[in-house]
Amino acid sequence: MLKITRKVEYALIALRHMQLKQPEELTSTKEIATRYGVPQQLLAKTLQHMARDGILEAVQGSAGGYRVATNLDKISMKDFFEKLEGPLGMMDCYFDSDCIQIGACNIRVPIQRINDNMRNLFSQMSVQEVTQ
Amino acid sequence: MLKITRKVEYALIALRHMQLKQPEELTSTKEIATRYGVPQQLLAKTLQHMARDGILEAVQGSAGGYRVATNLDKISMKDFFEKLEGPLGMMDCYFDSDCIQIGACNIRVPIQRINDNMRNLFSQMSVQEVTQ
DNA sequence: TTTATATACGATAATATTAGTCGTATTTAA
DNA sequence: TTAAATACGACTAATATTATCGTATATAAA
Repeated sequence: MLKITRKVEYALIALRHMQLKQPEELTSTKEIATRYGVPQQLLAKTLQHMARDGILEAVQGSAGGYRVATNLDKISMKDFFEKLEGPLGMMDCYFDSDCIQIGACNIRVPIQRINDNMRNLFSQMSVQEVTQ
Repeated sequence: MLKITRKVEYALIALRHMQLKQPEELTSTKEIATRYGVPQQLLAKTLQHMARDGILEAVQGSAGGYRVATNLDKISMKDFFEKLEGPLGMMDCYFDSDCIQIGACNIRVPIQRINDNMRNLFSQMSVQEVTQ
């Protein structure tokens, strides 16, 4: 429980790797995949995802690759997680409320509180702090 | 990602339910299962688990059931999670280090930091705070 | 002493989620 | 024209979670 996914893991590995270079320098999927022993196809999807989200800039073509497209100090880990994985909550009932017993449930509010604490924690932590 | 399990969810429901009664009063698995629409067998295991861990006291036999066995103010959510689900970490590499590329990994330390923050958050939160 | 109703718990099945792969299209430097 | 890169939907595999089954044991009450 309370685990991050490979997608997030690979995304962080990639960002940290890129931050060791000059800002304009490009990094290919293959470079990261071989360097860190990560499945290339899955990493590719993750980088594409980040490019769509504006975190990375993609340069197509033969000598292409990715580079960081934004100030990572401005992106919270919460937003980062949510861009990659969708809404961040410890229980599903806060998004899709098809829970049958929602009326009888006695821990909705308490869990909501824990949840707020966790979201708060990740809201105050920037991606930069993690990948620098 | 970052979800709690049903086991934990059911455990919290049960504890909160018991705390609405007098401390010595017993609660059966069935009572909770029907009241909150929760699978009885799975709940049973969870309550048994909590009894083994000293969180609940079990009374066997026909008129048996469970009651809270300890001061929930003294148990942190971190310990509670770990009793029910094992070590709490956002990545597995902090427990079983069979990760091949552990040398090449560039995010071990950063993730460790996030992890510490999360463990810290749940260390400072008591079960009582959540279930009261 | 029998019955009904509890807890105890290992084994297994069902389901959902996550992780990874495949195939194909497009882009662009050389 | 070729090689190497991104783009991306569809599919499969692996893993983890959730739920059920079967059986044993305990005990209050009829």
